[in-house]
Amino acid sequence: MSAIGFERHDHAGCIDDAMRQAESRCKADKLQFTPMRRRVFEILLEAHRAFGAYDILEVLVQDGHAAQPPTVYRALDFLLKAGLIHRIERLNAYAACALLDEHGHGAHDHVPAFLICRHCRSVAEAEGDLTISGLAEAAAATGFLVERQVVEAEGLCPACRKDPAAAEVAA
Amino acid sequence: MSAIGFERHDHAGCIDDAMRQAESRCKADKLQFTPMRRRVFEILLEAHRAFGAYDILEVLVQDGHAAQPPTVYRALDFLLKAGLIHRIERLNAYAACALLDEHGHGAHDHVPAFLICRHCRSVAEAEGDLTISGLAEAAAATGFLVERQVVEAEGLCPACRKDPAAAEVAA
DNA sequence: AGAAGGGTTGTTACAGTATAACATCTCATC
DNA sequence: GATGAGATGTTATACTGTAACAACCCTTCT
Ligand SMILES: [Zn+2]
Ligand SMILES: [Zn+2]
Ligand SMILES: [Zn+2]
Ligand SMILES: [Zn+2]
Repeated sequence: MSAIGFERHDHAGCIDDAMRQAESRCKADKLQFTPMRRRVFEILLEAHRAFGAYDILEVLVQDGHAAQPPTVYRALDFLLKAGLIHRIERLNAYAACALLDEHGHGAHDHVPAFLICRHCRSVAEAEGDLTISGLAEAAAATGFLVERQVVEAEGLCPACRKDPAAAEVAA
Repeated sequence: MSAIGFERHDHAGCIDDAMRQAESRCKADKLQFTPMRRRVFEILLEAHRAFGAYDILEVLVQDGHAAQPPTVYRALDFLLKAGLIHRIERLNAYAACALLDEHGHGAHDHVPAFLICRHCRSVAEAEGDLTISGLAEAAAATGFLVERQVVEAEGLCPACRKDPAAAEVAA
């Protein structure tokens, strides 16, 4: 499972690649890749691990930008919807999608499977339609020790699907 | 996949069964199933959906118990460790394990896969070693509309496993 | 009986995560 | 130049979770 990687790589290069991917995606979808959104994405790419919203805020402040929480959360919402980053529920944190290179435009919707180090918060993103035990095995093969797994699907239950009141933004 | 169920059932009966299961497990493991822990578990069984810690607190207060947050979180920690409930990361909430009947004592450690309604917060727990797409298909077969999926494995990365002191090396 | 110790609960205060609501700005269009 | 949509600024607050210490309840040992 080569898609699971904690190994070293050309980090400057991967940042450039991802940034170009992001630009071309936003351009194609007519989304505004503004300086703030670009900078937040860049921070996540540089971090190369899970970063909390307030971690990002801290970097922005170090940049000399007097940012407030809503600014960060808005940028994160944009990047999430654009498929450029993922939210790591377990950590209340965010990480850049590691599979931007692998997919062309339009592949916003893959289901990410993460291996999360609880110590250093590094994050590896696995690709492919694995089973639960398959993910654990693939992880073990790379030397990652799985201690806890979470599988959650969110949506509308049969009852709420019929109820119009629930259909607010239902896909 | 019969284990995915939003269908009706004998709810009073399922509560009794689960409570008996919990008692026998705690007894076998020499864990103290105290009145507070019992009541919190009961609240989750009665709710039969995801309940936040503060939702539980509210019920306790209605009971006439002047409880504070730590009391609830302690009871939840106990029940989580005992394998009687699960945490729903996506909702910052908790739900009683729906598979207590299915497993004998010692099966605390199954990986739960949840279908979570974002509208009514009802929760169905699927059993078995499904693939990501398999879960979505099984859900669709029951009339559940999946909008978003999360797969996360938490543990220790190869680096931290060997040298827990090296926290920031993962770049 | 009295002392010691582990586990549970009570209580206060606070840390960390996220959003509501409204003001302002910018830029394209009319 | 007025209008309107989208983005950001700003203030305040809601929601989720924990640290730290005190009190209590048992069981065990002296
Ligand atoms: Zn990189
Ligand atoms: Zn690590
Ligand atoms: Zn039930
Ligand atoms: Zn529902």
